[in-house]
Amino acid sequence: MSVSVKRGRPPGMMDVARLAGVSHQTVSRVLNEHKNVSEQTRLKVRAAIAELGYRPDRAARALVTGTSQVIGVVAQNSSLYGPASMLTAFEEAAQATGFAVNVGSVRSLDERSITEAVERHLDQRVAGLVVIAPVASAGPALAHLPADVPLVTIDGDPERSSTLVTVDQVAGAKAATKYLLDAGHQAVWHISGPSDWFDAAGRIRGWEAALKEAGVEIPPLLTGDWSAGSGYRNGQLLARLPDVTAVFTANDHIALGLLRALNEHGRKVPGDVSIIGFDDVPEAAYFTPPLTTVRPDFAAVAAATLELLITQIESGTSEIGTRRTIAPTLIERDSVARPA
Amino acid sequence: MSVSVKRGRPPGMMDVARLAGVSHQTVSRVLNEHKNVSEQTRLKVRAAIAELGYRPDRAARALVTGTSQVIGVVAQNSSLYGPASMLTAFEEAAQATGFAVNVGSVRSLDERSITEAVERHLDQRVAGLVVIAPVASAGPALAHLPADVPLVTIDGDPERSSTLVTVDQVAGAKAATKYLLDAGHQAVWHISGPSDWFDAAGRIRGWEAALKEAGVEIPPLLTGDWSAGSGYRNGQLLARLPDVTAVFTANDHIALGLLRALNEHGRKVPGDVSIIGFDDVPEAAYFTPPLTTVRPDFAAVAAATLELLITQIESGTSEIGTRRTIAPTLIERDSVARPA
DNA sequence: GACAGCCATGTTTGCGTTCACATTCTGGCC
DNA sequence: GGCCAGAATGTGAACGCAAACATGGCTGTC
Repeated sequence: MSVSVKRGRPPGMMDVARLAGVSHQTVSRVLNEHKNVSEQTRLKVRAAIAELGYRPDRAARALVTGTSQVIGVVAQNSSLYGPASMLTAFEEAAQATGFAVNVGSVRSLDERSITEAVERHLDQRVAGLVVIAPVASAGPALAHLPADVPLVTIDGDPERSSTLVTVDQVAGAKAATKYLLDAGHQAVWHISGPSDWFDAAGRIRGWEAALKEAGVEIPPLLTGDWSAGSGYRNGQLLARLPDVTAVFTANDHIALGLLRALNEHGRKVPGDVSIIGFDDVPEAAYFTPPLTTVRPDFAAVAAATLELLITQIESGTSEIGTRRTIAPTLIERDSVARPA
Repeated sequence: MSVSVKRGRPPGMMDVARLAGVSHQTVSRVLNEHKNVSEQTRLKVRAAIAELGYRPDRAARALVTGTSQVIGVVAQNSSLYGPASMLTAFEEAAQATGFAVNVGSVRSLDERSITEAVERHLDQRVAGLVVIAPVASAGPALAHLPADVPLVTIDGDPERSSTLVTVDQVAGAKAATKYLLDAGHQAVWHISGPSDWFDAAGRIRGWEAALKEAGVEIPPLLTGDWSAGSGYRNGQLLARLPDVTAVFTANDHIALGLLRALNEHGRKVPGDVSIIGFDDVPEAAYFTPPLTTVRPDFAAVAAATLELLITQIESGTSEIGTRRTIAPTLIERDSVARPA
């Protein structure tokens, strides 16, 4: 019943070897599942490991191999739903494959901050690096990284030649816009995200493309900043234009603010105005009315990212230029109706 | 102008020492800012470091010192606003003090999962551990941790004897309830979070305490699960009771669902029913109507946690029993009115 | 002028692991 | 019976760093 309090250094390979009556090298072989170890000694070593409660020291292994089982992630320290979900999805995926995740939050995604964060990670001898870089300012920093470290960018610059995984913003926005057009709306307005975000730019392009394909004139673009506040402010404007009957917002929170503005001006949703958002935040189903929106598959992005990264880690080469695009899904709810 | 591509092992102390014409130990002394190094050699070494682009190898340092500059965080892999905000706040705080943060997400906070996550961290020789453990099920796991590793729990069991930092749920809930009573409401209802969460339990206690102090009878407790959906479902019920004029919800998303239920039943907020939420999610200011709510100070919690943890790390002892409670703030918006 | 004391620096050792190489043992074949 | 292949195991070094100990030079004191 007595639990011995561990004092001093934990047991090392040598201790295990001594107890099992073998050399430390044999212990190492058992640990790394080398062949050419007899079943008998394997069992002896396993028993000794269990008895001592031995756990291999990753630091020592990292020292000699020059690498670790840790993946460094650089992400902006924001509580924006998209990036935050991306991060947790990736953590979960990485853990399932036995990699630890080291998060280097960064206050803003400018070159200096990213470079610093990356260098902190390199100090730790990370095996690979993931940068969640949804804004243009991150570009220069990524261009100057050492080429020999495995790196995958999420939501980065589609024009850059790095390994990249993205949500297909254009397709999502197009689907949303088309959905509104198909419902019979003559025009679809758009409140966008900040223009330096690739996500925002992609959603704008998809919106424009859908309108163009339908031969519909493109209304003036309204610019938001992902926040509900920006949806509200732009909504004040839209609410006064009686010919506005359909709006695609760059995310759900903008839609929420828009909803409030329309409500204050007595315009009904979806009776007078139809709305589609983007992200499918968990509470979107409980907006008033429940919001039709576009849902990105964060888990799929995370899985693809990890797969590409592990390929690079194992091959030792950084296969620059690989792309992976994940298509989002339109979620139908009650914020869209046929115009009167 | 030529940038040499780094190949093979990066430069080590030896390389720096050779270039500076000193011994590697002197380099070490400069790095660790030891005294007894002449200004002259200090400069020489610094120059050599800069020229080679030398960066100390943390793995090697960890090996020899037996510890690292990494803090392990165990957190549930959820996108719930509270825990997620807590996590990012802590990451930011830790980074400011030069600690790296290793996140061990965990799917659920049962004993097994936590123990596993903790052991993964211990493998990495983390300097300290933070567990964000807002649910009762985490208790047993925390009780069986090795006592010699610095550990701080956030939002853990108030009854346990570990070092603990919490938001003062009781005070926040009390303030909200009192605010509604002071506005003239005869009764205040509550839609709670899941009963196994300490946060939820604390908010229930605060609500009850405020009612008791005011000599008001305590209405039946409605139980939610933090989600907007649970707010909506409970709202269906409340909306049909004409004497319900004030509701305190355990978080903002529950309030959002409640808002929709009330709206569907034609009950105006705040005209017919007043509501106060908890969390102050960024979009709460743009609910319809803007939500009066209670804002926990995540940054303060993170700072307190880090401070306690660093104290333990530096002293080597785990000063069990220290507590820190952070008071939240009531944010007044438009979802509360005097009853008719 | 000898000796203590301090300062700046160098030398050695070892952290726990893997890798490259060495050694021993086993069995099959002529 | 001798020899060789290959399997099983062992030995020694190296990884990059910090701590303990060792050295040499300078200053001040009597």
